[in-house]
Amino acid sequence: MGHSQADKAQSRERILEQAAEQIRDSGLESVSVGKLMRSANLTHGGFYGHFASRSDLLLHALERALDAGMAAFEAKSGKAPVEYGATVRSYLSRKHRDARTTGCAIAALAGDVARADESARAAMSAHIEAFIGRMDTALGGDDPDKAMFAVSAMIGALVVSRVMTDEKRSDAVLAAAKRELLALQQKE
Amino acid sequence: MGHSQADKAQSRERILEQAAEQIRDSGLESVSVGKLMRSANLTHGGFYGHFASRSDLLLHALERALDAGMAAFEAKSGKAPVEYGATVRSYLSRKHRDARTTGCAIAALAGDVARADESARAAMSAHIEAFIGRMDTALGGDDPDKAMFAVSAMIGALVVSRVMTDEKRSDAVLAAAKRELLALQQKE
DNA sequence: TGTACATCAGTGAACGCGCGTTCACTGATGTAC
DNA sequence: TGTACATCAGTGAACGCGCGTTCACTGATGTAC
Repeated sequence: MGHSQADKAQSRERILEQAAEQIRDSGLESVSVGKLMRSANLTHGGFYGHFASRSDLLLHALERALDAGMAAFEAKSGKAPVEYGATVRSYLSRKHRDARTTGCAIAALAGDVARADESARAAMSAHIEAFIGRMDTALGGDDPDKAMFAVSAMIGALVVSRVMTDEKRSDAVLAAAKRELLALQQKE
Repeated sequence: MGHSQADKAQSRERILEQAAEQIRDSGLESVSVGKLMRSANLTHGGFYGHFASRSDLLLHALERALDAGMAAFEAKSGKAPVEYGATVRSYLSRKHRDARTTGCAIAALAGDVARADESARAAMSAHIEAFIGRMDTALGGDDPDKAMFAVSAMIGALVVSRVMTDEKRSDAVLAAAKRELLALQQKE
């Protein structure tokens, strides 16, 4: 509730961070300006001092969520370059499945973004490409299609596992994908 | 606009069919009772003669969309039992990617349903299991995990391909998944 | 087969509500002298 | 360093709008005799 420039930057951070979590948990369309501002301890009127419109906020929140989801993965493998097996195991873990709010934003929002405007799709595309690039490097870089397949298969398995109501079957989807994708690495 | 019982059944059909298409195109939350009724050539007041509430309609529309998406696939392979290679090629075709409205409802709505209530998740789970079961049969039934992986990888590749803004890269995602999943069949 | 009446599919006005956005205002912050 | 003033972060009332849902009503349908 302060009035300094530093306070404003902090407010914007709080709004963005809240929105980035919320869209991963409940989808792009779940965000309402009033509730979002309340959850950031502000009143709705101030919103337009930070963002041009709701859809402007959504694009920034999407980018934030994509960055955060990716960062969560890098943290897990420390500062070392991405290791293929570790990434697959971590991505397809039950922990990641159950942590939609803080997990990979691609998996959480791909369906929403597929129907969204060009700019949202472009933002997510860039992150998908980055993910593929890193997996390609981890795989030795000799077959980029392999990395592309691994990324889309991981995303699919995570999304499907989050739909399944039977927890054992959900686990099985993750385990099956883990097995096949780890085998992919061994293959010539 | 008729008043007979047959007319009523037809109206319900029109409403459901419209809703099933719309949710695949624009998501579960995109449906508004007023617009939906207008697109079915009715007025909004009559809606509650057909469904208990908006969310009741959404569940029925989801089931309809899941059935329709599945049926579209069976039609393609005629009356013969599902053939693995043909299904993979058809599912991962550019045509399917570009036909969200009439295509597989699992791919179109998995993200939405993952955040929806138990009944929606259960309905989609059943369809995913049926899909896995058919692929398992097509693969010879010796390794159910393979079918489970194939299904989640197909869904992932389709969803990712629908996000990518660069059409060539989107095509490449489909092609890579096609290659790997067809190879999966050959493998011991 | 014809009539009288109950049923009920569909209509459209009305409701309360939450939404995104605007704007006049308040008062702390930051700056010019 | 102290004062006067411009800036601007945040407030909260107000707007028009579309939403889901209700309900009194209309008139065609279907049925009982």
